[in-house]
Amino acid sequence: MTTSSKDAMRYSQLLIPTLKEVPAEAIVVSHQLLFRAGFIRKLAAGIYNLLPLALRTVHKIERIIREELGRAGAQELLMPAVQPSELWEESGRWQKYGAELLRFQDRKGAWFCLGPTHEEVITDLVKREVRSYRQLPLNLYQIQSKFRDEIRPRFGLMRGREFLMKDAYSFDATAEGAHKSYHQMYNAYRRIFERCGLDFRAVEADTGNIGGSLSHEFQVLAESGEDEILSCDHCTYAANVEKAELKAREVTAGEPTHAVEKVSTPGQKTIAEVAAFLKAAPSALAKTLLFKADDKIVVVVLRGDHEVNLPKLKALLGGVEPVLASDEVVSKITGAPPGYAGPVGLAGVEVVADNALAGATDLIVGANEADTHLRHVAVGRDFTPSKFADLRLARPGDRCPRCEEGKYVTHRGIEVGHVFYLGTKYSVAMNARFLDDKGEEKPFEMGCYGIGVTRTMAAAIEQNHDADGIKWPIGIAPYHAMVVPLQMKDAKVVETAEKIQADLTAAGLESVLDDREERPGIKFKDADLLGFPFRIVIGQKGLAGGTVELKRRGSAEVLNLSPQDAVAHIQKAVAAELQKSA
RNA sequence: CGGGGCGUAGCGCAGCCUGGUAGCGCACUCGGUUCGGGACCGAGGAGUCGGAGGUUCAAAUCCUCUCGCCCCGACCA
Repeated sequence: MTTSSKDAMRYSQLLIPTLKEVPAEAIVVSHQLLFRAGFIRKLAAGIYNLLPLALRTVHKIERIIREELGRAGAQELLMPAVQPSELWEESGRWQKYGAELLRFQDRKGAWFCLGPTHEEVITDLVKREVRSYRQLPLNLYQIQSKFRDEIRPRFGLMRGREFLMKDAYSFDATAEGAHKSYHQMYNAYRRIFERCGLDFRAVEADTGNIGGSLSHEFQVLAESGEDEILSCDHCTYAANVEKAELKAREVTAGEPTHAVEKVSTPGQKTIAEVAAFLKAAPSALAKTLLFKADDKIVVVVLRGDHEVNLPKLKALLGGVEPVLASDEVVSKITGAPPGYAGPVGLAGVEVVADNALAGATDLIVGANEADTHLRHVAVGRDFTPSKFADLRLARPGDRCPRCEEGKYVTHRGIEVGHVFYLGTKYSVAMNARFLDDKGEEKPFEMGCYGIGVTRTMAAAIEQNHDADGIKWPIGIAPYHAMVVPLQMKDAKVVETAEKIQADLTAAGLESVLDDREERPGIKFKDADLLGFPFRIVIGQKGLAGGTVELKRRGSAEVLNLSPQDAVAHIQKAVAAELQKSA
């Protein structure tokens, strides 16, 4: 623990512009509190100044990252924020990346971009400098500003355009080696977020556009999270809803008992309308959705009460992005207005069905005819999908796919980290090869690993706050303690406060002494708002009895202790926290 | 990009409909009284009313264009 003078400051000298009122634009608590507590100020949409307190927290998160990645064998380097277009043309992403890539020209007219990520640069570097399997494995990372010209920056630091990110890239000679690197990083990530004091889940994730076959997201649990995650209440399986698998149930295929029958359903288009009109449960209906995938039309049939999961469908289609077909296309294919599509009698298009429909009988489906549905439809008799697959969105209460007893429960999460096993996708595309032990040229096996540093700070607040302000976890608090002398005109009070701060510093603890000539109420309010883990109040009353007050932020309990005991108490608590990383 | 909303003092807002002196609260400065959970009294400083053009004797207010910001949808750390 360093004990530079910066770790013992006087409030009056620090730039901590706290605010009583919240700017209208701040919607989420982390944004509101970072703003009110004087941690950040906006410069432009999605672009923020990090004030001194915020930077201290950022430094603490960075330090934890550096220690844990170092322990995992990764090396830090620093790549440029400005990248030449040539590299992006080589990977094909100069065209593909879209408007999120901020491009500009230098004085000679050459094109550059502000790096939103660094796969190109790192792959280029490694392909030039690494030629032999003897130099592998290699894991390189940096902590650096990224710029993504987001369509819609929002929520302060949660989704900015410029943000601090730790990005790491692993290079291995074999797939097994790459999996080992992946798991090392996975474990390092667990330790990092534990040391940050966050309640998080590592969940299986969709690999999205980055590609690859293995991926986990690290999600900080918080009500305001943008992601929904499902976890088993019995075993350890957890996944982003986009990814959450479902067990294919064995079906006891009952024999169809009725012949298909047409029913008139004038004006009844939605599942809810048809179900109500025919006095049937939504689960007795099947919904038929038409998607365009490239130039092909794919028909997806699901149980009426289920929702389609697009990433699952995309995976089934071999990575082609499915887009819901337009009303015109639906009418053309089904011969009926939208709302009456059904799988029976559809010709010339591929029909896929969700596992839940395997062996289903007595379904109500659209008749491909205006104002008409069919009932008593049996899968296999009246229509036969080319495939059954897991295509629906999992819900809380659904059976866990990994164990017998468990059910899904739902949480909201903020994605603060993501690890990907990439395989050879980028190395093949960018022709990055090495010589293996048989003298054969092979593409690198790669992985990439990100942590949103500034987002982690915001997520910590989303998870740790109350009506009064922030409640920093000890590991990433800007300072450990606020020392609050109540009567600045009382020499004994001030002396005691100064002595306490000196003792804190000597004990390796970081503190701010609130030396402002303010009324106690203001000092208390600001201390709560800033959210340092401990507050020591020195007042005339307590001092008469030789005690000061120690309060843990967020706890109602106030301990009356001697100054020495108060310092010792904090030292013990902080040491216990640090123990977690040992 | 589609849909909705907002730009008036550092922050939160009123004024706009019905054109005519730019206002309130917080914050800030000075003086005084207060002093253990965002005190009170008095006196001050601070605003191109987002920008440009137009209508008018006169525009924060009406019209046109433009820029910026925020919220809801498809991306991502």
